[in-house]
Amino acid sequence: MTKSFVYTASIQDYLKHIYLLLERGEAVTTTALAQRLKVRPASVTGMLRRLARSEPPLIVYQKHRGVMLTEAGKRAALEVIRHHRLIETWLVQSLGYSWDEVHEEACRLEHVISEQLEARLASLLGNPAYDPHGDPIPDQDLNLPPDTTLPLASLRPGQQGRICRVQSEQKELLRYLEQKGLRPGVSLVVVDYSPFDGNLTILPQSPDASPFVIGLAVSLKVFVEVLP
Amino acid sequence: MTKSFVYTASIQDYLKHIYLLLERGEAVTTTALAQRLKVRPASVTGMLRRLARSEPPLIVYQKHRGVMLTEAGKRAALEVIRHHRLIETWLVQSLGYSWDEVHEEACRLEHVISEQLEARLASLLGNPAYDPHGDPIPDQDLNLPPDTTLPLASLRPGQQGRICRVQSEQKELLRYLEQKGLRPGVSLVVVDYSPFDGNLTILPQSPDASPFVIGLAVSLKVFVEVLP
DNA sequence: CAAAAGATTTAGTCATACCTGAATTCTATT
DNA sequence: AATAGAATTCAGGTATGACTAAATCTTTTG
Ligand SMILES: [Mn+2]
Ligand SMILES: [Mn+2]
Ligand SMILES: [Mn+2]
Ligand SMILES: [Mn+2]
Repeated sequence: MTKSFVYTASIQDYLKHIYLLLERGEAVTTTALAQRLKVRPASVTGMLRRLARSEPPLIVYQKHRGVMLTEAGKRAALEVIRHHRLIETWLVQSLGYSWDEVHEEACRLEHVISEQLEARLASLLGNPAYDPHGDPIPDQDLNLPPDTTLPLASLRPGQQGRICRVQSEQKELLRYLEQKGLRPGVSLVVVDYSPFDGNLTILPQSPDASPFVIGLAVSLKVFVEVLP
Repeated sequence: MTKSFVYTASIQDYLKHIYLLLERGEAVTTTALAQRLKVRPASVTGMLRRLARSEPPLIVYQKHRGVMLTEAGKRAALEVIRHHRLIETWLVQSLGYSWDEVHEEACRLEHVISEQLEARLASLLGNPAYDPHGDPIPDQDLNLPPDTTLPLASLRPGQQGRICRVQSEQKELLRYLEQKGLRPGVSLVVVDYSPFDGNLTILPQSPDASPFVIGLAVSLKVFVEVLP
């Protein structure tokens, strides 16, 4: 079946980042990939050629135009992403890691766990649909739930939302949010909005919380479901 | 401190197998290593040179004579072995693997887990001293318990022993032993011995067990503590 | 003890899998 | 059509480690 893991860790990383860029609607440019992968653009071009020429092809690549994942490429990407997010979930739920500590560890382990371990891990954790950051975990067949979230930055005074996801691997940001009580599952109300700077004043819906202000740098990375 | 994991997976594997050969009192020959590592003898010689010249040196190597681990080499070997055995224990205790399924998985994971993960895993498992095969797990400081076991093959009729360890990665052998009820912790009595072929007739000390015969191929790989 | 057998090492290559800087070419913008 | 910026090509480099074949050493044996 899924003859997935003939791929090197490096190839898996390229595919993963291509997928993540596509998912966020960002342009999959050579430079964007180079930045994320911490290599030079020339290296990216080289790898894109190889991914496009591999058998089966993992991407469709038109020079200077852009990159799309083929079915095989998408599958391989989702495989790694499933591994990554399951591992993160495991580290938090079973081993007592905090959500800012799990990323690097998952980045190394994601390439070496077997499909059997993946399956057992998923079942041990109760087949979770989301990881500790609220990132959706592709299911066994690599399907993802529909995404109905919006950036917190798009809410306006009076609107209520429930935090679903924090899209960042920055340890400091994660620790800051943790400390402010802003984690997936928490509801909040927007009580004020400053135009020009985009600051939001928010009030988490917990007994002992008081309102505070967050800037765009934060509110663009926190994703919420709007509550009626 | 232990600046351990600058080493490649390949180096870790060489060191691990050198340690395991030394531990079993087997000669650490070029060919023995070549067999275990599934490479040609010339490749082993090449790597031995590198291990001996590395900074710090990981082995002491005299051409045509043999190999000893330096302190640094021994430490690195024990690190990997600790990882391997902790992972095996985890796979069996937390994930429901059987003891014949864990080896390959552990062989891949042992090279990529962090010291933090190692520590948390150990603590989750209650700092186990032995893995599912009865192999001792080096503790945090890489110390091993003294080994007081003998091969089952060395017992004679009338002697009682408790199985402590099965030194084999052969799936079939492990499954066979499992099915015969021979696993670490189980006590048995030797009821007969055939000279020349070395066959032993043994009786496990469990209510519904009956005596059966095992050959040297098996009894040399099962290690027991002799009971009074 | 000398020769043969067996084990090990040397020497020289090969392979894989990337990554890189510099020069070039393409695309988009004005 | 000029230009800036992005992307690509090119030629080369690095890092690891494996391999074959021939040479050399060690051990065994007649
Ligand atoms: Mn998988
Ligand atoms: Mn995550
Ligand atoms: Mn360790
Ligand atoms: Mn074991």
